[in-house]
Formats: sequence, structure tokens, C-alpha cells
Amino acid sequence: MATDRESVLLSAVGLLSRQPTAAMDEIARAAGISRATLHRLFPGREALFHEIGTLALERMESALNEAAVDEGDPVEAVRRLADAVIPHAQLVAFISGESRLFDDDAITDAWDRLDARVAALFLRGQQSGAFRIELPASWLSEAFFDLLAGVGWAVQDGRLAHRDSNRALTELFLGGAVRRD
Amino acid sequence: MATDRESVLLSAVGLLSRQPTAAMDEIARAAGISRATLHRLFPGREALFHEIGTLALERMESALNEAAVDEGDPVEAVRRLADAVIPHAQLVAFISGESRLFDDDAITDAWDRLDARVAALFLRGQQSGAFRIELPASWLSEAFFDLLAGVGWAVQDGRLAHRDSNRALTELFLGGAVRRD
DNA sequence: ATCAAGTGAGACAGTCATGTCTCAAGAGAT
DNA sequence: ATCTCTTGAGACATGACTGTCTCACTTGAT
Repeated sequence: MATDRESVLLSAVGLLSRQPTAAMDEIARAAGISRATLHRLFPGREALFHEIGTLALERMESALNEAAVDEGDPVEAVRRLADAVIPHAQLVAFISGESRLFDDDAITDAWDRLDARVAALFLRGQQSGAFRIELPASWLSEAFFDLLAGVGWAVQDGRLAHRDSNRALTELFLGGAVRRD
Repeated sequence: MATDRESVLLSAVGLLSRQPTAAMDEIARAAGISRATLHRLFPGREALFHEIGTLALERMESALNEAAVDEGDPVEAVRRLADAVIPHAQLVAFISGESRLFDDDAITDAWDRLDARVAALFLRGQQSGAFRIELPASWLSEAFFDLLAGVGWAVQDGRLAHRDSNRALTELFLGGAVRRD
């Protein structure tokens, strides 16, 4: 039941990441089901996108909680966040990059709140002296998601090995974000 | 004449960056012209995208040449590249991120060649000891464009000041890419 | 004032994706 | 073996976008 719906959502994200304009027809085929069944599971394209957004938000919130981004050393918190969120890089990259496709205010608002939570982590790190203050915290947050999305695409397209993805993200990002003397 | 076409292309990119599925109707309205004139300038959506891709390739190639990425210190070459390409961040970000929208083989092939030229810069920097070798050169290239795209969006959405964009890109990226002891 | 060129508004048919429906076939339980 | 539930295939009307065309209007030059 839920497993089924979720696998359909994930295959839809996989396709839509490459072809944002893919028709319901193609989405159904990518999931290995018929167009009729797809409409039974998600009544309409809007509903499908809504559930994709909801799933992405759930995963993202879980990752933030799991990583305990509000506690402890900010640098270590970023590493924990990368650990927790990289398994869902495709999904998060989709909602982050393609967020303009979501007309849904509830989704975009909730996303903005999660985004703000990440920005707060960087602001906290700047105040504690861990992160460079020359770069705005909002930019650090944006850059983190940009690179996360990039990792997601690179892995999906086979340009980056999955086992290298965590290092690729954290080393590059932290190298640029951590304050040095 | 050419100026007119170009301004239409740029406003189209501005709109399509936010709404990749925007109709010709909306593209025309965003450019301040009628749908009829838009079709006179660019006979069909495909032709419009083709010219956007061509323009982006021209700008990108000019930037690579201007920056002389094949010569001199790799770190300085990256700085020069950022200088040269940031004015066209929106355009390059569009073709880079939304490249899946281009069915045009000529465009994607030419883009891959330019992308490879950037990757060669990073490979050269790794061989000279300037850049970290733990990160694949292809990932450095990808990350550079991801961050460039992020800068483009952030500036467009007003989240980042234009005068800060160069520093935001080069400091974060080079901080993570440059080798340290 | 006249003329030429370009533009905008609207109409038009064609195409495609969508959402809904029906019906036949298959899977699984009893 | 039978029954029930779910699925897939296809048909259907609807709506949206596209590409093309016509016509009236404006602009600028002569």
C-alpha cells in the first residue's frame, strides 16, 4: 500500500528530474503501471506533485532531526546533515531545484521553513567562529543545497560514484565554508 | 535588429528559469511583445530554444577564451573564469541546469565540449598540485557550475547582491577546491 | 499627405495531454 | 472452482498550447 505509492513517487522523481515536462503517460510507464492505475493512486498531476513535495519534506525534516542540526559543533552538524540527507539527495534536489514547479503554497512554505532551519545552522556556526563570516549565511545554505542537488544529479547520471558522494559534498563545501586563520 | 532579438531571448531566459513550462503566450508578454511578433522573430518554440542555447554557448565560449583557462596558474584561471562568466550566470545556469530541455543534439554536444574544457582546467590544476586530488575533476567542474547556477538564481531572486556574487562563488568554491597542507 | 513596413489583436484548425469512463483479463482468497 | 478485487487497455470529451493567417493600426520616411 504505502510502499507501492512510495515507489511510484520515487520513480516519478527519477523521471521528472531528467524530463520535468514528462506526461502522466510516461510517468506511469516509468513506474511500470498503467495510466489508469496512476490516476487511481494519485488523482491528477497536481495531486502527484503534492505528494512528491510532502514526501520530500518528510525526508528532509527527518534528516534535520536525525542530524540534530541545532546542537553541538556546527561543522560536525553539517557532516551529520550530509550523512542523513544524501540518501535522499534526488528527492531533495528535485524539490529544491524544481520548486518553481510547485504551485502548492503549503509545500513551498514548509520548504522555506526547513530551509531557514539550515540557514540558522550556518548562522550559528558563523557566530561561534566556525564558519567564515565573509559569506552570508543564506548563501551558505543555498550553496549547500546547490551542491547537494549536484551530487544527486551526478550520481543519477553515473558521473559520480555513490560511495564518493558524501565526501564530494562535505569536503568541497566545508573546505569553502570553514573559517581559517 | 540583433539587439532586439537578444533582449527577447534574455527576457525569455529570465522567465523560463522560473517557469520552465511557460507558454509562448507568457514568453511574449514577458518580452513586451505580441505572440505574433515572437513567432516572427523565432518561428516556433524549438527555434527559440535553439537560439537561447546558441547564445549561451557563445557567451560561455567567449568567457572561456577571455579567461584564458588553458594558461597560467589554475587558481587564477578559475578567478578569471568567474569574472568572465558571472555576468552571464543566468544564461549559463539555464543551459547548464535545464539542459535536459534541449532536444537539440548540436547544442548539447557543443555544451559538453565546453564543459570538458572546464574539467580540463581542474584536471590541469590537480596535476600541478593546485587543486585537491581527492575530488574528481569532473566533480569540481560540476560543482563549479552548480554554484554558478546558484549564484544566478540567488541574484535573480534578490537573495544575493550582485556585487557579492563573484566573491560568493570564488571564495566558497576555491576554499573547497584548493589543496592545503 | 502618402506610402511602406512592422506590430498587435483576434480567429482558426491541428495537436497533444489530461481526466474520466467502461470493459475484459488476471491475481488471490475462500 | 468460484468469487472478489485490482489492474490494464482503450475510448471519449475536454481543455490548453501551438502554428498560421488575416486585418486594422501605428510608426516613420519621403
